[in-house]
Amino acid sequence: MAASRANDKQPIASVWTRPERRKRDQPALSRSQIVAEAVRLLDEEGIGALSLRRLGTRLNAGATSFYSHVANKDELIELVVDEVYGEIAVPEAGAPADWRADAARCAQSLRAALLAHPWMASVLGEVGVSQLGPNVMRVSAGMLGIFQAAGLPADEADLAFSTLAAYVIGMSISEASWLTALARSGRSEQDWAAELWPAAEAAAAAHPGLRERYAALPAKDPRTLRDEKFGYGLDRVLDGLAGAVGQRAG
Amino acid sequence: MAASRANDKQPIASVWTRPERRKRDQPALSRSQIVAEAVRLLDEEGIGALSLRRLGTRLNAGATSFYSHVANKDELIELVVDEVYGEIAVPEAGAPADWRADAARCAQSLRAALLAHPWMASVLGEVGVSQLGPNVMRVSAGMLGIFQAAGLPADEADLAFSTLAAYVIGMSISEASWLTALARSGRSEQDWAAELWPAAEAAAAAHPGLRERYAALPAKDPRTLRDEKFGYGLDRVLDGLAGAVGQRAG
DNA sequence: CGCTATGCCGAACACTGTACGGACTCCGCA
DNA sequence: TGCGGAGTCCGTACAGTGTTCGGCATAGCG
Repeated sequence: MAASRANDKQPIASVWTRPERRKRDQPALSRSQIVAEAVRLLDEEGIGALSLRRLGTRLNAGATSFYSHVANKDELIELVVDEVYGEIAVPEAGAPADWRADAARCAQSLRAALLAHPWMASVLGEVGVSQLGPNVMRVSAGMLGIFQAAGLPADEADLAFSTLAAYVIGMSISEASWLTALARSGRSEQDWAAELWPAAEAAAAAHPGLRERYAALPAKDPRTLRDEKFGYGLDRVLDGLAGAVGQRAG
Repeated sequence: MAASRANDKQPIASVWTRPERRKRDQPALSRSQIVAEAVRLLDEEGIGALSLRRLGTRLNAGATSFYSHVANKDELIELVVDEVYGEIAVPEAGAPADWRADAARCAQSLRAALLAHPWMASVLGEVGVSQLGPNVMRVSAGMLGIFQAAGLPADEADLAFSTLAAYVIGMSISEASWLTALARSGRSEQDWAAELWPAAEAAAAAHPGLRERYAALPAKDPRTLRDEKFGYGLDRVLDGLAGAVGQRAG
């Protein structure tokens, strides 16, 4: 029986030619290792390149080896999102008066994380509030704490936190999707903006107000332009929240 | 040769049994028809169900028939996004003093469009600022006009508009992804929130501030809760922008 | 030593987007 | 009237996807 299975095609398929099937040279696969490599792959090649097979070969593993560690590709993505949230810094326990500075620092940190991993923009819309990972919790609790420390009651602190988070996420998503489109084009930020310009002008032809908007594009360094735009909106949002805080604190 | 091709399986495939291959009973395919049907499919079955083959059968067309009308699936999606932006109402030419009411109406209209088509959340992160469709332009120009009419100079009006849009998009994306998760679960909004509750509480265990947040979940009607949350943030953002407008207008 | 649990993987399945080439219809021009 | 080209539609094919299943080999435990 064993002899009969010594079969045809393979030249010499004996025990000795077998690659010994590494015992534990790599610590096999672990959830955190998988997630870390997935983030690396996403950073390097974007969301379209994340397939289980590609991820498998990078970890020299098979494509179906992940299903022992993770239920789904979707579940893997949830883990990856939480991993990125791990990069966000929140103040330990905010001093009551510094709430505005704390909130601004938090917002900047959140934006930085999203821009460092622009593929997050494609993913945030799919994973919902069902996000219950530890880092998402930590960031939420931290930002909530800022507004509670500022003197808002619990329910209003939640509203304030959601407002700030919505602004940061909304702005960062549009920045991030710009950055990925940019990366796909291979051009520099200036070149790409310049190349887009005629199309944009044509599209804006019917709306004179928009003309100036696109005309202003190539003027300054786009990077600092984006930073200033984010900062302006952040200040306005915090202005608005300051009104609410002042109302409660007198 | 022709005789040899009169083949096996078909009972009688002769010229006379042929269904005459409709000439132009349907106006064939048109770009707007394709886009409309794609929106319908997305509304009914969500982003995961949009495949060219499925869309094809709904229009009784082949899967590859779209490539005469549209370069890509991505291009189709750009068209679909612009179609949804077509539902958004913007004020014609705002009266100078009503800027706040106009902006609020605009924001509500944008939110309504995104919530009516929750799959937009999954898509907004992928299509970037390269969105140059006529309806996106119309909405942008309209919202920009509101702030110009309010007295802001062109560049600051752009900043203000971007701030408001970022808030609305960010908040609506998180609402929409909640709604799609909800729809996938099949349960009602209350049931689903109640079912999620123990997991949320467990995840929030380490953060006492979050406990109250989730504890408040099943209290009121989730729908009006969402509406109020959006309204609160919108008021705060407009408060902040009002400060800027007041500064310029004296 | 043997047994069972566990992680890993090859093969297979259903399905995706898209390139290609052929067939058909229509329109303008000779 | 006939013809040729342009435009549309689609069957086929290909590479690649997520996921299931069944068979492994190993690890840890008795």
